[in-house]
Amino acid sequence: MTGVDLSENLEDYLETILELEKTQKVARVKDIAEMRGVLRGSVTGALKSLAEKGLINYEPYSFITLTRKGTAVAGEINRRHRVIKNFLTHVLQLDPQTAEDNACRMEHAMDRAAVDRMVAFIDYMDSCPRTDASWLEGFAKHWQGKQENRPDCKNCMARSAEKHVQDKKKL
Amino acid sequence: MTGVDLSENLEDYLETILELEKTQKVARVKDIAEMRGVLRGSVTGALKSLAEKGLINYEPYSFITLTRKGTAVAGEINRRHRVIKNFLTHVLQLDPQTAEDNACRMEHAMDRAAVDRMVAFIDYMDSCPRTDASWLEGFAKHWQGKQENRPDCKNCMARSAEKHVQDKKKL
DNA sequence: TTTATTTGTTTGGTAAGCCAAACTTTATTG
DNA sequence: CAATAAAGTTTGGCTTACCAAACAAATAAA
Repeated sequence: MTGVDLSENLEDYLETILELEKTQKVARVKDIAEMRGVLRGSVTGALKSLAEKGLINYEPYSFITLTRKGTAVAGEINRRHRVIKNFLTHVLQLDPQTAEDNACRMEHAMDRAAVDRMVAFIDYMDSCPRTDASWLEGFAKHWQGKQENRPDCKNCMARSAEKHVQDKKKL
Repeated sequence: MTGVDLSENLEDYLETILELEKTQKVARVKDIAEMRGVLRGSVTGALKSLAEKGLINYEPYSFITLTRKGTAVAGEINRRHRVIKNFLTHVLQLDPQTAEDNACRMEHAMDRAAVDRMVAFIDYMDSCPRTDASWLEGFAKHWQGKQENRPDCKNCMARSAEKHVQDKKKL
């Protein structure tokens, strides 16, 4: 889509720079190094690669900003990250740290088609009364091993259906 | 868990060897090279690493088999792959090729906690009549952009609830 | 059983990433 | 405005992976 193919590493650098731009206006080598857990020397090398690919504005000893293209690519990566983390925390109900760790790796593994479908899935869940909050609570009990013995599925569904009807009236 | 940490590459080699063992009884360098899309020389290097880590039985010019430990690790990787591919095809409804491609990368990105939770999620979906076949059909329509205008949610859910009750009687 | 062919290994070279440490530039502060 | 500190860069060396091509061993064919 964006027509750039980056190693996982450079994707991470780009994402880091985007974050720093958002919080500090500009990215500095020292901060990038700290956030990525590498030494400053390693950052310089990465910056040269990103600059060559036209993704950042980089002059030695100066601060770093994303180019228009770099912003687009970083935004795309960031979107993948957010979608995946959202799925992991709200659907799979993983704790925030586990979700974050997995999202950081999965964002490099999932392509656009997969992420887009994930978005559609979350969207569908949100729109369908079958998969409402009570269904998610049921899933929580399920993975916690606290599921009910003889669930009254008919009533359970009727309640959600009724609630849905009521909620629609309120709009 | 298995107490081994491997690069993505070595994980892939191990998985390939497991597959060859299953289909051909033993793995040969040539086949590994073909399946992984690398030259034979590259395989020899990888095999030495795996042998050093005690994951394969390897003597130069001889065939390759997994050790007990190697079988365990390869099985774990393979399980991740199957779970993820199953999710991508049956839940997200991605086409087989896209699902396979994404699973091949995601299997290195997701840890045990995430995969286990994914298993629980699929399991929950299977057990709950809300997320039955008709719900999945609804999702198909949703991502295909063919969703209904004014869905009759109450009836839709009542139908699934009733079907569930009937299905239970048959057992 | 010799000779070919296939299969497997070795060697030398490249590229991405990292670190450690020397060095240079910029910023701070006395 | 110096002197010091902090930030950034460079260099050399290491690791993992790959390829290409020369080489060795094993298998198949003549």
